[in-house]
Amino acid sequence: MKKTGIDSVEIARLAGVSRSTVSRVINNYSNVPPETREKVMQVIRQYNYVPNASAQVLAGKRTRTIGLFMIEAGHVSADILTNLMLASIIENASTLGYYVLTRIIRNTRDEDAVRSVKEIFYQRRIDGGIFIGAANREPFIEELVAEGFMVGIVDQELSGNAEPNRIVANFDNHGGMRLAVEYLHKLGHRRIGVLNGDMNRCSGPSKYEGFLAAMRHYGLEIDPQRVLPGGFSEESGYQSMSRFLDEGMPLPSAMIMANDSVAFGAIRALQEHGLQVPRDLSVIGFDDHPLSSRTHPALTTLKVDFADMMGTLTASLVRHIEGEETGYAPFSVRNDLIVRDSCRPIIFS
Amino acid sequence: MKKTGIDSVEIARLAGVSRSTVSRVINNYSNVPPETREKVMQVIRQYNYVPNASAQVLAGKRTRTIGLFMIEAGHVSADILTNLMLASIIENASTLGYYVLTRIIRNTRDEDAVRSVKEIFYQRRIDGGIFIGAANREPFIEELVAEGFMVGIVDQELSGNAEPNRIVANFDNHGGMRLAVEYLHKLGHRRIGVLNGDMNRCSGPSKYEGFLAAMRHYGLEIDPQRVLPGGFSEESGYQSMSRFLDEGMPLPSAMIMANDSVAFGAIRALQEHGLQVPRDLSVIGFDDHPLSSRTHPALTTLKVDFADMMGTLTASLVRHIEGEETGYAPFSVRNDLIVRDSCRPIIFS
DNA sequence: CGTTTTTGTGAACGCGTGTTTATAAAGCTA
DNA sequence: TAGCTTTATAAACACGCGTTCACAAAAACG
Repeated sequence: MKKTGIDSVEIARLAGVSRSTVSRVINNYSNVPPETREKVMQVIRQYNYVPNASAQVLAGKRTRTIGLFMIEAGHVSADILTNLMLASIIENASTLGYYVLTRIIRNTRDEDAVRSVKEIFYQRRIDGGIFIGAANREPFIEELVAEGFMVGIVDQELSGNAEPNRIVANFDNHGGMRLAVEYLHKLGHRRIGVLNGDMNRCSGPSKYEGFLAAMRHYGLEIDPQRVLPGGFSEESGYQSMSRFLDEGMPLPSAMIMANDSVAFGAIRALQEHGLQVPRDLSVIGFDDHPLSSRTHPALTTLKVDFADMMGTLTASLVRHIEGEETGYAPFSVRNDLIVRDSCRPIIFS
Repeated sequence: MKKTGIDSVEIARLAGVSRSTVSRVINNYSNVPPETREKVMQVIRQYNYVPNASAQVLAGKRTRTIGLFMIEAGHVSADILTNLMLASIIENASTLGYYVLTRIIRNTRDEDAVRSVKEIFYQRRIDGGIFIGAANREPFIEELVAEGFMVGIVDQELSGNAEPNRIVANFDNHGGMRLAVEYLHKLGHRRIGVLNGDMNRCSGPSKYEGFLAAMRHYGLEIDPQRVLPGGFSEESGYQSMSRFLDEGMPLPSAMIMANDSVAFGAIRALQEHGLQVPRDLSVIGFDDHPLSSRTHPALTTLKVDFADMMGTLTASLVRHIEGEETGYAPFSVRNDLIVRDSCRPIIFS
């Protein structure tokens, strides 16, 4: 690796001014006359001079870098949705003049991995961080928040009052469930079940509660036998549905899945048991996974605009870092019902 | 954002030694007696001290950060393979104690975007960078290499002699094409076509040449009518195949696609024309896209181990950065034929 | 023209850490 | 014990840049 390039003292010498003046030119100070500025800019352009980032940061500037931490037990890498979010964060940050340091944490019980993430903050490599896939109140994240680091988190339980340094972006799971149940109800479904997500992640309980509330709202009976445990992965959907079918439980007429991946898994299990969607079971997913429009049957789902969500979160984080925003009210993103082919109407006879 | 935390002078004071000694302890110098070392470590642990990265870098250390630049005209974000590579790079770098700064470049003709990428190097935010999806001899990358920055590039044409600071990882397209043609030939196919990739990317011409060589090797006729232009996206595969079919060209018995995405698109076009794979056309793809095992028909393809490839590239880049490796011989990764359901044997009558 | 205000700029300090150099203390040799 | 080598540590400098401060020159004012 080549040695460090030209520096500001050299630029100053070449332009016949002091280093202070060079700095003033670069940082757009007002008290430098146009001709001097131009003279300096000339030299800067000529020598392709770019200030050393480390030196700038050390001298009191921000790093203009945010950390992006993708937490998962396994297949974040293969998860298209996570990558959609990643791309959105990177591009939005870039637009705002920020850099993104990305890290994958396979397992939050891996102490080395967690320490390594904390060190990124303590080393001041970043001005703030975004966490995706974190469990509710992940201790090490709470520690970082308490230490005063600026953090954005997706999908976190709220404590009622806003907490400093903690920006949370949530899904409107209640609204989504309401739409799902409303739609199924309108189609004539009465025996509606749910395949829950990971109860350690905020959206798990949140979706379940939303489901209960929506069912009550439409005066529908909530049969515990139609409430399946699960996770947020395709595999968990497959497992859970397989077990359910193996036990010979009576099938509801419709079922709402924790998300689309879960729905894919569940549908695969159904097919392996000779059951068809939506003939034998109507299915609604969550997220609008890119594949949902291309599966057979195409999946009816509650779409989330992940790119928009991450754009908003990134922008908010940056504003907080730059001191332009001071509030910490959480925000949540709408679910939109996308009707495809995985639900059928019930004909009363 | 909170102010900077405790620093080494404070640690020195608390441990009753000089700052130099603290530094020696941290950097594992040998000339510090065990008791002094322990005393200092005690204080460091107690106050959770972590050295400031910017200061370390400024004082001559490496940034321990590599840049990851994903170049694409459009949908990198949705491209599962790119994300597979990304994950592999991040995790391998992390294992080696390196951080990854990620950036997406939608369009290399966007001068601002390109300048912004170059600045990341000139600002010394990174010790080196990896480029994915770059065209052959992308000028701004060549400039960076010429400037002495350490760069890893995927899929680049070789100049014969190794070039300093330029580590290239290639696909064994010739070997892959050989396997594909061999397999089709064994199945009895004689009229074999190819749907080419983007000719600006190294793999485009490379695959085409590999195809020609393999066909010649098996003594098969190369009919220009069976050579379709294309790109590396599903959309381009769809377009190219649609146009081909619309023109009423006679179908070969088998066709090799630039990659699996292209194959998906081409198959979709075939289906829309009432044609079935492999009944009416046998198809082989490249890459072994995660979806290839799940489509109908499941796609026969030439698998590339992207995770391994990126792991090797990342490790090599890091070794070069740390001066442990000095050679610049390119390496390429094998293709493995994965037989699935998209090719059928030809029965001679 | 003397005085005050404004404008322009360089010197100096600080950011936090690595490393070299000098020095003091301790250990060793004869 | 005198003289020399080794060991331990602190002081000092360097890294590259932002920013404050002081000061000089120029402009405005009376």
